[in-house]
Amino acid sequence: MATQPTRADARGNRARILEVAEEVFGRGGSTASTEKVARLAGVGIATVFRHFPTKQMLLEAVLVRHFDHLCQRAQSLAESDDPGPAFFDFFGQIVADAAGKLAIIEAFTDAGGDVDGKAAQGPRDLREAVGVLLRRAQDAGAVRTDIGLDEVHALLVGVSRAVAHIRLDERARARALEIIFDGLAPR
Amino acid sequence: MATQPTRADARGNRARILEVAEEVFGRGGSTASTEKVARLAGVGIATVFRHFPTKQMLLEAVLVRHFDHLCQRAQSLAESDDPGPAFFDFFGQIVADAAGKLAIIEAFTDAGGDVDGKAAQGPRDLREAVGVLLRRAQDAGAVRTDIGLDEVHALLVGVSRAVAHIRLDERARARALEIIFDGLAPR
DNA sequence: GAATATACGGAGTGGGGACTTCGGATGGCA
DNA sequence: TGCCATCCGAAGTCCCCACTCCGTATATTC
Repeated sequence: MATQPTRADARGNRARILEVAEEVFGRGGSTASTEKVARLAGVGIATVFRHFPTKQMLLEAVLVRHFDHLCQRAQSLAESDDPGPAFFDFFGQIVADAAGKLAIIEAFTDAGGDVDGKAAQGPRDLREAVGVLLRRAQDAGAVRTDIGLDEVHALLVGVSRAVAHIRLDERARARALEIIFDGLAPR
Repeated sequence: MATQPTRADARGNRARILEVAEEVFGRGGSTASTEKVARLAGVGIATVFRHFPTKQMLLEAVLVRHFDHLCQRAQSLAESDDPGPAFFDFFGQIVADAAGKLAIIEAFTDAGGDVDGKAAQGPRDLREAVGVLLRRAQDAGAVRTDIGLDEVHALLVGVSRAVAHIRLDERARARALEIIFDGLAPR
């Protein structure tokens, strides 16, 4: 299923479907219909199901793609010279990203849940990358040392969910983040 | 629709349906089927629809009930002599409640959204009650004064959602709360 | 303990959405 | 340019679920 098709048009369609799916499921949650994805991608329903035999597999592929992006960002930030800002930047970026991406966050939330699926690899990798960011920030004295990855993960998911669901203006979001950042600072 | 039926058995069924619905929708989200509610309540599907002509109305009724409970709790805490602990207690209680109550949190999240429905009154009342708790806690010097109801609301929703979705052990949840509480403390 | 309004449940009905089928188009290659 | 494997899309099929119909049961009232 995940193998790249040989013909150019098929490759193009696959890519377009993935792109549109991220948009559609991001806006409407995982209950958005596959047909809508097909229509917006400009292909027939059958084409979607040929590339991704199941709606769940399509969702999985979207998530893998998304987590890849996040991981890359985290890894490049992990090489920063300023571990403190790097950590908080990433935190803020994830939260900013979250707005309107319901389904993706939903899946992110399930990180610890379905540990067996291939989709779970993304969250695990991301978790690890965040762990590196966190450890470096703690070593640099920018984050309190009595907390672990679990707590940070919970906060990350929580704020993301909140932002994705509430009509929150820029200022209020920044304030909420500030509160959490203050809570994360060393005692 | 919301009028109490005249016959005793009907009243009983109505109450049982509401109770079961809170449980079912809390566990399975708002996509759980009405038929399941009927089965677990020990009534026919038609009976559910007689009392609540629409699935949405049933959900609405469940939410109104739930928010009533939360409001009462908040209001009784608002009369406490210790405004600081009262505020943080309520915060913790809501979060503890959240585990497994997906649909209710979903609706809570929409507080600012559908301002017109009757169901929106619950969130508004709750918001107001939380506002009182917050103000009193701030006056007592237990909560920093540079934040408002919006930020608290965002945090409340966020943590609740996170707890409801992540498999989070008791300790990690307490830690995440601790971080937020620290962030809420005066500078 | 009958009469009657009220309430009940099971068997539909209709629509929507995931997934399949199959005849037709088309990119890749000689 | 022509062949053919690959890929495509429109029109289904099937199932699930919200919601309705109607004959039956029972709480209430006298």
